[in-house]
Amino acid sequence: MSDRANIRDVAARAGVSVKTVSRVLNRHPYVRETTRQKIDEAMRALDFRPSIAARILSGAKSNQLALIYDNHSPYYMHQVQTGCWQRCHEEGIRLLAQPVIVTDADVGEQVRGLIGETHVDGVVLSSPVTDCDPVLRALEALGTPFVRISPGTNHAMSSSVFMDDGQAADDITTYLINRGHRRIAFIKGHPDHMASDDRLFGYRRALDRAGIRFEPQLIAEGSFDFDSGCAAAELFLGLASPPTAVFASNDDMAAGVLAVAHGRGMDLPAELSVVGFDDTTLARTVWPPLTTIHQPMFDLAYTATSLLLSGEFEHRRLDHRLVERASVAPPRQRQENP
Amino acid sequence: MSDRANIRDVAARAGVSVKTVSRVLNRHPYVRETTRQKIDEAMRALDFRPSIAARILSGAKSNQLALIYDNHSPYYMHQVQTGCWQRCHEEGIRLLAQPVIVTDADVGEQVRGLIGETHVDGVVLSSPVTDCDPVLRALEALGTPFVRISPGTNHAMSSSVFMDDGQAADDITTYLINRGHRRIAFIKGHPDHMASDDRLFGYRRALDRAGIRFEPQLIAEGSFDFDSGCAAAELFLGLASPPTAVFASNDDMAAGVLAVAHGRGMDLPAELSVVGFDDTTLARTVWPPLTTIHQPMFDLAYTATSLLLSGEFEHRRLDHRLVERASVAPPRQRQENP
DNA sequence: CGGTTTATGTCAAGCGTTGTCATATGCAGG
DNA sequence: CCTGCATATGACAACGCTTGACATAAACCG
Repeated sequence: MSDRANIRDVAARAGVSVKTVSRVLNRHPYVRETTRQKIDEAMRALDFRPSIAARILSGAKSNQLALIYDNHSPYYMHQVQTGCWQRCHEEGIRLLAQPVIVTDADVGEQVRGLIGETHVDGVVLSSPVTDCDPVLRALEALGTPFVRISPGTNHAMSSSVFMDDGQAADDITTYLINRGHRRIAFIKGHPDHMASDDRLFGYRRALDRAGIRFEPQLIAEGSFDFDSGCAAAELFLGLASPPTAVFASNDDMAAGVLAVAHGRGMDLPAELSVVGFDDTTLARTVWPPLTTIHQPMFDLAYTATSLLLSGEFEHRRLDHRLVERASVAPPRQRQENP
Repeated sequence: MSDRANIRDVAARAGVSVKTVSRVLNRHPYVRETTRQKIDEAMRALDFRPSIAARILSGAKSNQLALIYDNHSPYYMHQVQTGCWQRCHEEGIRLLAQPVIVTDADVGEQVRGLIGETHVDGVVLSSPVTDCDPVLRALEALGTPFVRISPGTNHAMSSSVFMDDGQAADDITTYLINRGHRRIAFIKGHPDHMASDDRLFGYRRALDRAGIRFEPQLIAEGSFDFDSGCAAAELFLGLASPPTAVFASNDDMAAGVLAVAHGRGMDLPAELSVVGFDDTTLARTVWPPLTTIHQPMFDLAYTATSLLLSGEFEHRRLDHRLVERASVAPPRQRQENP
């Protein structure tokens, strides 16, 4: 194949100077419409692609953004990736999706490497990287603009997009209470995620408001995955007086609860109500389909990317929504022990 | 914020020429050990990162690979991404994950853009992009090396990594037959995926071998998603004489079947056996957990990346595995209609 | 008609790296 | 001791684009 066309070829073909081509490439004002068209045409005819490399090198913006994440739930990450990607696509910007492990000793190092090598113009951080100190420090030191999705700390540090996890947890707990439940168990999220605490807080607040005593034995540790949901369920269902409802702080763990309950031959949701959090595809996929909190992950990511692109400093809250499906029923009258 | 150190700074600090620094960067032989150490030290002291952009521009390899995919199942894509990423990480290579839509009129265009702008050294294609003509043509025209994961056609075109979809489908169908099933329904996969045909073929071959007549009404169209699984299930369960088992050609659709059956209050797996394909996390998450074919998606991706890196031309088959869980039981004796 | 705004061009420098070619040293074989 | 080869290092141009400083020309305004 013939070599790639460069900006000079385009200029020659359009009968203008290189400088003018550069002007249209960079959307300068002061280019006549007819000229712009001639150049566009030449670019198309030659299948010209400005080399990002050359651009970066000459000090211009790279037109690349990075999304840094630590993938736990595939569904969550898929949504977040798609949201960022969508926004970038609209803008003709390339997105580098970069997985990291927040607990790695050299996360900071990796991020420095990413920025130093690729010269991205900005970075989107998704939880829990949002609260990963080494990463934050690296970004600050490099002076790279970044936006965070649902950060838990250091809010002054960057723009962010978030939802009200506490309120959402309160909402769904209240929903359970309104359906008649009083013994509501809670499965905590992964301690690395700041949102985990907020959700616990919302749960407790709803209980308080309803005058229901908080029982520590109805709280279980979790780590946002299926297995930890199963473990918690075993715990709860083994209790002398088990809960009538379980609020798992994400859908994966809720699915675990469902599985364990099914395994014990329980009639769901009659014998046990279960709610989740996130509204991933999983929520529709399990049986009974989960009543859960819809977290607008796509929108969160999309909006974060917009914010990054605009350069404005802002904290934007997005609304959550309680999605009713079929995993909640009124508590069955307690059977007295035989 | 001091500016980034460049190769000249390193050279100055180490008291050598720029070229020598470049040599150690590229692991050339012919650099004295003591010199290498001096330079390493200088690089560390200055926190030096070679700019990919400059490298590309000067005509060297970019040390970047692209993964092009059309995401249907989030879980599938997560595995594939992780597999590629893992291999790249080991090699210190950057991976650009690029979603596309195979049915877009300008996929070819997008791929040309990707290559032209980023100068990636090679590309991994995951199904169904593996059989997307415009993409294939673009890659050939550009002379970019690529490797495909489970391609359906044009095998001579590139190296590839795959599993035997036909045999796997045969295996799991046979498994059902051995458990006593004779009326086994099949839900087809998305027509864009070549593997869909192979799976249907394997199903039919197993039936044939067992001397079971193929019944067209036990075949339903599907598109690899939950909803199409539901639709197919409705169809099957509405039949005058419904199947005793359903083989869905992926787990998402199998989950759909499960949901519909649950919705009808059926006792699973006693009244209906269901098997899937892929062994995504979903398979463990639903109830009853799915007996399915484990498709080694991570390994497929990892191996594909290795092949791309090595530059060898090869077609490598990876083994599948039948994973027994709890979604299959012997068929219940047919109840006579009342 | 003079002054401004708009539109385009020329030229040179620079971005950070690698390839080519040249040079210098060390060492073995004759 | 000289030749030849392997080893080790350097000088310099080139990659494709942007940018800034200037220059010039046409179009517009009052």
